[in-house]
Amino acid sequence: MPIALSPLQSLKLWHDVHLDLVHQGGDLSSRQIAILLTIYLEPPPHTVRGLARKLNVTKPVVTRALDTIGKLGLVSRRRDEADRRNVVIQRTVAGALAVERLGDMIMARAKELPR
Amino acid sequence: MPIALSPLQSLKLWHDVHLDLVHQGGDLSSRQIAILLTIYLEPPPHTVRGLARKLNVTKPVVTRALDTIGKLGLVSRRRDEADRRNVVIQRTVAGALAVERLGDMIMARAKELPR
DNA sequence: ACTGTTCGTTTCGGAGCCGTAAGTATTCGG
DNA sequence: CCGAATACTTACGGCTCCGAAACGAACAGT
Repeated sequence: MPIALSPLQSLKLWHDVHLDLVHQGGDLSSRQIAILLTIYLEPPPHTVRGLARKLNVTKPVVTRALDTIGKLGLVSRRRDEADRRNVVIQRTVAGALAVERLGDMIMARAKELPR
Repeated sequence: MPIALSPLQSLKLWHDVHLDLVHQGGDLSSRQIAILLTIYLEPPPHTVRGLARKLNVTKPVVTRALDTIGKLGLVSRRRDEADRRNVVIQRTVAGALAVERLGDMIMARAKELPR
């Protein structure tokens, strides 16, 4: 059976998690979140143009987002030695941990929802 | 029974919805989302200081967020005639519609999750 | 080896949000 | 009434992000 979630429950979940995120500080934009989660949920390798295409944004947006979340230690970059024009985006321990924490937070909030 | 959502499912849901949000453009920050949903999900009346306290942010942040989402027509403000220092934040038709659309989007993505 | 293409980054001016502090209006207390 | 308290807004300087265009490096075809 599919995951059953009413519109109202959906909104409350969204609200509660965003409240948690605001409380704990350290904001990322929607784009940055989308990029981060794509890197950690979809199979590698990830490149700048691949992410740009998937999100339907320009490449500079991806470059800058990677600058930001890279500075936070959540991802790293490496030249592709096979084709040195490419940059391969790699996961990091800190990033995996942060993503895991987010998943736990959402799950916990989902568990608390009124039904 | 509670809403059952594994950490991985939670993350995929977060990812998918953020992808939708980025695609459709019109970004709001986490704070703005938290404020907007608080206004539409919790019982009125809502004031600047009430929202500031709940989100644990300063009042100017709330004022500016209201400026922004107000300019989008998603909320409106009115002086409280009983105590004219207060500003009461009111829901709008456009705002209710936008929130409803968000709820539907999240619900649809939840329904598609692998289980 | 030249020419054109691909890939990622950098640069530019502009717009938005932040935190702190000051400012305006209204109400409360003695 | 008049000073203190409350509620919200505005002002200021700083930081981040944006879109568009230009750029440098690496590759591909001929």
